[in-house]
Parts: sequence; C-alpha cells; structure tokens
Amino acid sequence: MAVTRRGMGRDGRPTLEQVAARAGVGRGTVSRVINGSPRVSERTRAAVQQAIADLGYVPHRAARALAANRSDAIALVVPEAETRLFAEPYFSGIIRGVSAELADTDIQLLLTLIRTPKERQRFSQYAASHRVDGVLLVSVHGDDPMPDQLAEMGIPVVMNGRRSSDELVPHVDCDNVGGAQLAVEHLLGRGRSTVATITGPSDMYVARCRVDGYKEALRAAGRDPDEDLIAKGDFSEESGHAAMHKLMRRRPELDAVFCASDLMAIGARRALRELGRSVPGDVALVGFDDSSLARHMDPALTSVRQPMEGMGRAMTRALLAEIGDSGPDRPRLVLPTELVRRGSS
Amino acid sequence: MAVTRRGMGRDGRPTLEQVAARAGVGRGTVSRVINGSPRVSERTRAAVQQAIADLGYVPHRAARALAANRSDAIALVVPEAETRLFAEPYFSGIIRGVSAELADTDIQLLLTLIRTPKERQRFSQYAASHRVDGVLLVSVHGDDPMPDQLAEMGIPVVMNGRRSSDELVPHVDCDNVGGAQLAVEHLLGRGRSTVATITGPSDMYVARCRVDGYKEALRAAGRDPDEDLIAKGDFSEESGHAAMHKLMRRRPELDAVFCASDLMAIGARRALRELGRSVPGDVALVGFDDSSLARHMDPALTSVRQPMEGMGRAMTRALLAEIGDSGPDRPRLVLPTELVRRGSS
DNA sequence: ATCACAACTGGGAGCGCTCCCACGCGCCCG
DNA sequence: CGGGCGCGTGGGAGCGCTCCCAGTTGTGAT
Repeated sequence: MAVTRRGMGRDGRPTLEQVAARAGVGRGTVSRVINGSPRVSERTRAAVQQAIADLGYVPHRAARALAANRSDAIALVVPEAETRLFAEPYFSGIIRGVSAELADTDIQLLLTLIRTPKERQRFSQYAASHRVDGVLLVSVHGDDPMPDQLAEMGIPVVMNGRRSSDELVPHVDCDNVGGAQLAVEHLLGRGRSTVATITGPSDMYVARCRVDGYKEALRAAGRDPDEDLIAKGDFSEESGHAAMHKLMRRRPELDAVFCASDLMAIGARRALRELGRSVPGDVALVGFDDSSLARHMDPALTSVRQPMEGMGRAMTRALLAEIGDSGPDRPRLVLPTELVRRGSS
Repeated sequence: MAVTRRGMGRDGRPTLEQVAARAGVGRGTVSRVINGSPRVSERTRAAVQQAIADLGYVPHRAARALAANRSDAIALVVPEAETRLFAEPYFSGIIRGVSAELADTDIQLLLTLIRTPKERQRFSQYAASHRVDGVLLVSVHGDDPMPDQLAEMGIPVVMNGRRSSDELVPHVDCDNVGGAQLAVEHLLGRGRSTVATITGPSDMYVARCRVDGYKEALRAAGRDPDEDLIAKGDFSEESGHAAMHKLMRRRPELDAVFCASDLMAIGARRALRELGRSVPGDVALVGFDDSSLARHMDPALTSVRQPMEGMGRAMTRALLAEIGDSGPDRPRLVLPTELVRRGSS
C-alpha cells in the first residue's frame, strides 16, 4: 500500500494541514486567512496565500460544512409546471439572475423541481435539517404553506411574488398593478375606448393585481370598470382563446384587450382571427411577460416586461443578507415593470 | 450553557448515535441499514427503521460526504449563452429530465452557469477536487477541452451532444443526421424540387450533422447537393434572415428550405415575407428544435423535435452508471428525432 | 526595567458520518 | 466433543475543517 504524501487528503489533494506546513504556520492561521479574519498579520497572510497558490489548495466543502454547520448552498425551488408554462423568459431569467449574483460567493445553487406533494414534503424535511443555508421559492400559490413552514423553522426564505398583499415572508415581486396600469393607459392613450381584460386564475395574487391595475387605470381615466369586459383565464393559451370568444360575444364593440399573460394573448389573437377581426386595426392587444413569443407574433405583441433577471438577483441578495445577519428585517422588494411597445397596439 | 440532549446534533436534529441508542444497536448497524447493506438481520433492520421513523432522522449530508468521500451531488454545467438562445425547450427540457431521473436517488442537482473563461476555469478546479460526483455538460463546442480535462482527472462526465464523430467522452446525442434527413425527405415528398438549407456554425458538430443529413437525403433521392443552396447561419434569427436573402438572390427558383434551427426559420420567414413569397405556397419551411416559437408561427412551423427530456434522463442514467461501477464502458447514446408536421410545409 | 495589555498564533476538540477490524455466537465437520 | 467458519454486530479511528482557548510575542505605560 502506497504511503500518501504527508498531510495529503484521500484524493491526493492538499489539505489545510499541508498548506499550513508549507507556509510554516498553524492550521488555525490558514483557516483564518481563508475566511478573511482580520486577526492575521499582513506578512503571514501573504505567506499563506502563496502556499495556497503553490499547492492549488481548494477547501473541502463537506468538511467545512460539517465543522461550521452551514452548507454554503442555497436551493431554488421550482414547481415543475412552471418550467413548462413560463419556460421563457421566466425560468431561465430567474436562474440567470440568481447565478450571476452567486458567481463570486462560492455558494452553490441547488435546483429542485417539485412535481408531487410527496416531493414537496421531502424537500421541507430536507431543508429543515439545515442541509441548505436558505431557500428561494418561485411561483408560490396563495394556499401554499411551505413558505411559512420554512420561515418558522428559522430557515431563511425569499419568495418570488407574493401570496397576498400582506405577505409576511420576505419576497421580491414586480409591480404587477403598475404594469397592468401601464398597459391600459397605453391602450387608452392610443384612442381605444372599450378596453377588456383577460385575467389569470383568481386564486393567484399576481393575477388579482393585474386586474386591479386594469381597473385602476380605467378609473383614473374616469371610466367605470365593467364586469362584462373582464374574462377569466388561467394564463394558458387555450384559456385566452376561450375568454376572447366569450368577450366578443358579450361585447362585440370592444377595441382593445389587456391579457394577463402573453400565452393568453396568443390564444386571444387566434380567436380574433377566427372572428375576422384584425390586430391592431379592430382590436389592440397587450400581453404580459414579454416572452420571446411576444416578439415573434405577427404583429409583434406589445407586452409588459418583468425584470426577471433583476428579480433573481434581488432575491439572491435578499437571501444572502438574511443568511448573513439573521437580522429581523424582512425584505420586501417590488421592482418596476416596463411596457414594451410593438405592433399589436 | 445549556446541556444539549444526549446524542443530539448541534441543530437539535437526531444523529446516527441517537437512532442507534433508541434502536438498541450500535452506530455501525444503523449506518448499514441506511446504506442498504445486506449484512443486517431482518429483526434488527426493522427495529432501526422504526427508530429512524420515530425520531424523524435524516442523515447529515456533509458528514456523510466527508466520511465517505463522495458528495451525492452532480453538476449540470450550462454555458450562459445557452439559456438565452435555446431557452426553450432545450434548457428546461434537459433540466426536467435530469431532475426526474434524480428524483428518487437523493442526489442533488447543482446548476452551474458559465459566463466567462474564468468561471470555466474555476469550475474545473472545483470539480477536480471531487466536490461533485459527476458532471453533466451541455452544448459543448468543438474546441472545448473541458470534457477531456474532467475525464482525465477521473471525474465521471456525460455530455449532451458530441464534438466530433469520434467523440471519446461519454455522451448522449440525438440523431441530427436522421432528423435532417426526415425533414428533407418530407419536403421532397411534398413535391418540392429545389430544397435549400440554412446551416448552423460549421465549428459545431451538430450543425455539420444537419448539413450531412440534408445532403444525404438529397443523394438518396438521386439529386446532387448544390453548394449554392447551402447558406451558412449561426442558429440566430438574424443569421437566418440574412441567409434567406442570400439564398433567394442566388437561387430565386427555390421552393423549400430546411433550417437547422427554429430561430433561423423565423428569420427566414421574415425574409420571405419581405420578398413577397408566401409560406408554404411559394416556399416550404422546416425548422429544427420544435420550440414553442415553431408552434406559434403563422403558419405554424414544421420542425424536427429532439427528445430533450429524454436526453436529460439518458444523460443522468449514464452518469449514475458511470459513477456507480466506474466500469470502462463509455456510454454513447443516440436518441431518435421526430418530425412534427405543421402548416409551413 | 517591569508590568499590563493587545495582537497574533498554535493546536486540541469535535462536527456526524463511514469504514473496517475485532468479537460473539451458532452451526457444521471431523 | 472441539475447532473452525461465517454471519451479525459494536465501536475505534479518522475524514478535513472550524471554533476557541491558551499561549507567545511585541508594545507602551509606569
């Protein structure tokens, strides 16, 4: 049996011990240098850093995690349905933001797709045993208890979006009300007189916000929202299609529709085509999400853009802050949305 | 200072020790049960499992990783550009497949986006120190040395796609040649006589395969590939647009185009519209990827579908196998592609 | 010159687990 | 009826790190 080099780790990689030996210092000192403790003289620090460089030392995560009782990893939890429905730009945008923010922290990103209640359960347990330092939650429904569970267990959590207006769990959201207002104001500004809306599922706060923004904008323009002009969808293309048909039956004179998702706008567009209505000639259309689909529609769809990457970044920053201080401040950020004008309106 | 309950972990969660005490056995035995060793009597196993359930014991990952010198985590490495260009269905499809395959293994998925050469470098080092059990590589370019580096270091790797026809690193690919053939045969079968193609960048093997399939199908139909009918793109919409214009200048009589990506097909479509050519009337169009964009084009785009989720699953299975036996068999899978016929052809 | 105190530093203890050696027991063979 | 064998089992050692306490040095005040 070969004798491993003194101080070498099992896998032949240098350990703290070895770095210490090479730098002519003790283990503790090397640890201090690595963790950026100020209580190390400049001389020593330099020597240690040199030794680290010479040896190509990389700290062993697991050992660190065990000793320090932290994992240097955060989980991004995504309901699987999300990766289908909002695949782009939602999902990848968030990931990009999170990943960018993590880039120089050497914290790892764990991706967890949740398919079933069982997996959900399993994840809670997992998180509960401090196997991650914090959790990023995406697309949480109004009745989801997980955020509270985690928060109660003392696990840092940041959600994307809120479940209600008085959301207690720290979160980063975008200004859905404002985005909807922007859309409707724009429609009104282009001289449209009868603006309808196709909404998302009413059990989702985000959907309710967009309706609120719609109504708000109408009121601000001195018009009363008309329930006949509000049709319910579920963010899917099919629901947009059905809702559009319903709207045209109820109010054939409408000349503009604000759809709470691009996908629904696509469905609506199809319905309009079936009815022989032109876009934007007869009916102007505005969507929400600014997905790549919007850009490629014919005519291209005016849409409200959410700063997905920015939200990912903000969530991550908030989570890291929470992990760091464990202070009592629960960040609640609302990022602005933006209207991207294209041919459909 | 409060006395922690005997055997309890720092964070108040039960440890192996505690489970052992409750089951009236030794630590080793509990470990054996958890790791499914056969050398435990049925009686003992039951008792231990009972104790685990009672206590709600969850093994501590870091401790495990440290002691066993494995991490129970695999990394999925994605060049960031990928999340933009092929956001959907490529990226999310792979993730879904990987995640599904990992669901009942309690192996974690680490997502690593690589933006810069520096980050690339950093990841190599990271992987080198056995901080992950294996690596899944996505969208590797022809000149990328990382796969070989990792493989040489003895780190299990599986790539999606190949860098060349004699790729040595284990990989899972889809049948790009076959897919292209399918597309061209289909076009020919619909009576098109002059079939052009818009290719991807020639430094990518996947792009070359698609050209090969194109040529192959033509030859099989008794026609000689004509270089004037082959225009180079880079998978982007803009390049498709430019290439289409070039093709029409060179060969105004062409009546079908096979595009090596949906994005390029969209660009081509736009060019055709600018030139007053109808689709599929004047020119039939086929894309590659079957992205959601294809479904929503007008007319909807016929496209070659790659089994993204299946590839994700296959890659994961291959990687787990490699990690498990570390046998010398280097899996090389090629999954079939499928033509999805829509209005554009 | 002496003492107090701060600034650094070394290294023991221990995180929760796996690995493996050694031990006890029952059984079969000679 | 004794020795051997193998199955189950207990528990020591140790993974590579952080934490922290005790030491060692250097500095300024007395």
